[in-house]
Amino acid sequence: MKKNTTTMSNIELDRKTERFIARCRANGLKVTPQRIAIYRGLVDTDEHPSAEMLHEKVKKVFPGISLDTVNRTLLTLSEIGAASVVEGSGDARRFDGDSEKHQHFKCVQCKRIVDFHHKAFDRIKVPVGIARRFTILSKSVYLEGICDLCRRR
Amino acid sequence: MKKNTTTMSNIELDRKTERFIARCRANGLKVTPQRIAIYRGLVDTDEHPSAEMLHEKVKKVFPGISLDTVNRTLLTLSEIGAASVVEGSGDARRFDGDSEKHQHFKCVQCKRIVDFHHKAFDRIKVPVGIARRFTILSKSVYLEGICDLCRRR
DNA sequence: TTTGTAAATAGGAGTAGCTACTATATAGTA
DNA sequence: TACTATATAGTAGCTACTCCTATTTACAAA
Ligand SMILES: [Mn+2]
Ligand SMILES: [Mn+2]
Ligand SMILES: [Zn+2]
Ligand SMILES: [Zn+2]
Repeated sequence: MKKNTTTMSNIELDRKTERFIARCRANGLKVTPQRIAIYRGLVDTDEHPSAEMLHEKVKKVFPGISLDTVNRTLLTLSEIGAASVVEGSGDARRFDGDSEKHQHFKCVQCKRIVDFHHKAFDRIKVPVGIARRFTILSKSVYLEGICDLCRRR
Repeated sequence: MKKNTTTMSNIELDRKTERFIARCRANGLKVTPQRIAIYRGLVDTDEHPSAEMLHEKVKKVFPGISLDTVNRTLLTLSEIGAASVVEGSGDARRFDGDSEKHQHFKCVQCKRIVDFHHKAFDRIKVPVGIARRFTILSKSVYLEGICDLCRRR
């Protein structure tokens, strides 16, 4: 029995692909077979792949594709809203010596991490289904965006 | 005027250092001058430094210290609860092709990212002070822990 | 249909941020 | 003071990008 990693029917995948192509054109991007293959590879899984993982997957239908193309394309997809980067991932590990309850905002441009504290966010309740299935070690409300310093430029 | 990156008085820093030393002993860790210097460098800033940033800082008072020691020590501090790793940071960039509102749980061991959806988490309200100061591009409730697959081992 | 061109890709080199390895040094102890 | 498990310095190796350049291609214009 083979592991099933797809998440939708071919009909739905094709429909999404059509809308993706329209989105590319709306954003002035060329519709290349590589781009389509990467989009289809990403949208048809819930594994939150890295570029490397997706590269392996797409190579099966597009053997010559380069890792750089996969990386660049995934960032392009994120820019036009056809994909997104999972929160926090992709940067150097950052440490915190403050043990008080607090939350973080991270600037996607300069990578600055700013503390804030909103008491309501200390008390978020993890759904029972999740708490039963996983051992929760940390729960956080996490914001990303452009910081004040980067904005005034 | 020099940029001030310290966050507390020397008295408070010394008090925290004493408690840190006690915590090391309680965990059977040797109290080395490197460890103390790294702890003090981390706890006395709110910049959420990377190992590299902290290495530069600690070198000023401890010129010979190696980057590897800083890295290892920071992970050790996290293990005994004297520090923490900022949520999500430190791993390869991960992508998501699912545009429906949902939340993520990440296993700190196998790095698996699992979707879940709790409607209440879609509606979290960013404090006005933060929303005014920064341009918020994404807000998320983010969980970390040990997943079901890793736990049964 | 053919042609021109800006955009995209392949392949490879370069870089950042760890991570593993090994010889040396040292904190804690007996 | 001597012992030894632990920690560190220095370095090599590795992963995940990121940059560079020559070549190709999508698509618009003729
Ligand atoms: Mn913080
Ligand atoms: Mn997801
Ligand atoms: Zn910024
Ligand atoms: Zn796991």
